[in-house]
Amino acid sequence: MCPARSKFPAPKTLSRRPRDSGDRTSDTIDHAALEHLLGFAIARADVHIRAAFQASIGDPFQLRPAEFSLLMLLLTNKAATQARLSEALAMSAPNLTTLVDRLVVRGLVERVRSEQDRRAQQLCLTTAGLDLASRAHALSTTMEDASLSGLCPAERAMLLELLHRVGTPRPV
Amino acid sequence: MCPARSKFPAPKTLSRRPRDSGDRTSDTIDHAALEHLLGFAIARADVHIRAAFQASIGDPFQLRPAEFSLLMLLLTNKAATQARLSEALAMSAPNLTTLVDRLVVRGLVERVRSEQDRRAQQLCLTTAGLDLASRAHALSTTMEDASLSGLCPAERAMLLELLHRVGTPRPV
DNA sequence: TATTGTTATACTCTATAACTATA
DNA sequence: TATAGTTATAGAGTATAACAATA
Repeated sequence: MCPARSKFPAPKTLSRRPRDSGDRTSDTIDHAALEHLLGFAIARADVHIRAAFQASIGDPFQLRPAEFSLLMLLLTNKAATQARLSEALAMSAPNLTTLVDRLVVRGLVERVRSEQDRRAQQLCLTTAGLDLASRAHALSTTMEDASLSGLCPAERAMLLELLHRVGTPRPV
Repeated sequence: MCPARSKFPAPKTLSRRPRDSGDRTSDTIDHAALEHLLGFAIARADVHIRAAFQASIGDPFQLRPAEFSLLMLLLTNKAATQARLSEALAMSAPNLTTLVDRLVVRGLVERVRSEQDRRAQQLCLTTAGLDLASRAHALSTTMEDASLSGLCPAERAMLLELLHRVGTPRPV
């Protein structure tokens, strides 16, 4: 829910017809030359996952994906520093600054100068921020259920595990 | 490799420490409140997959992800219409227009008015476009190997299959 | 010198309204 | 009246340089 993303256009629906000649001018598009790519599969799945987030959290709480991710990290990482959050969110420091600015204006987050290092800004959830983050987190546990309805619990766990291994190369 | 994407910031690396109290001000960020989300797992994996694309195809061929995806679709869908490509790429018609403009300027693609429907523009690869698309496709078959080195062939196939099922809800 | 955070800016991707020409 | 494509424009996400304050 959090790293900086790119833009791989993906189809909403796929034609899964058996392979034919290849030279066609039909009414459906054949994705043969893309289906072997994980990037393509990710892009397609992402369309649905994003829509689920938008409906369950984005619209109701007026939270962007990165804003939601930051609040989630603050739930378990009190007074985390912007530098470390920037790394954890794979977001540049300047872009994190403007994101935090928005949350501060809304009264959800506060910046506190670190005692140990006067350069660092520690981020803390306000009472309102903690309340909103808690409610958003509760909703997040089920928001993807519709998108994952085609998968049994074991498959769902397997998918998360496999993606995690792609996300962390060289598990050693 | 093709649908319009969003922006879920994702961490480059994950801390996987055993759960502790939760209230910490340590040197690593705990992602506990995000790890259950497919959107988060996708965002993380996507960082690596995008980097692989950029290195293997994006930089060498000066192709953006959406441009690459369009060329791949034209390999197996000759004279496809912009309307159908727009749908297949999950890209709005205006945005597809500017994308096609760039490829036309580079001499990779040509627009041909449909005989049956004078409103429609059919896209065709030029000789140069076919050559470039063919070489890009050849490279695409291995570009994700490094990112997927932690998965055996069966796991890789499983990952693609599971993602496909998320990408196409209600397989009936 | 190096690091933390900020400001400013530019570039890309995405989304929408308004228009044309065809159907 | 509806569809295919275009133009124009605005928004959101991302990336980088330059700077101040602190280490």
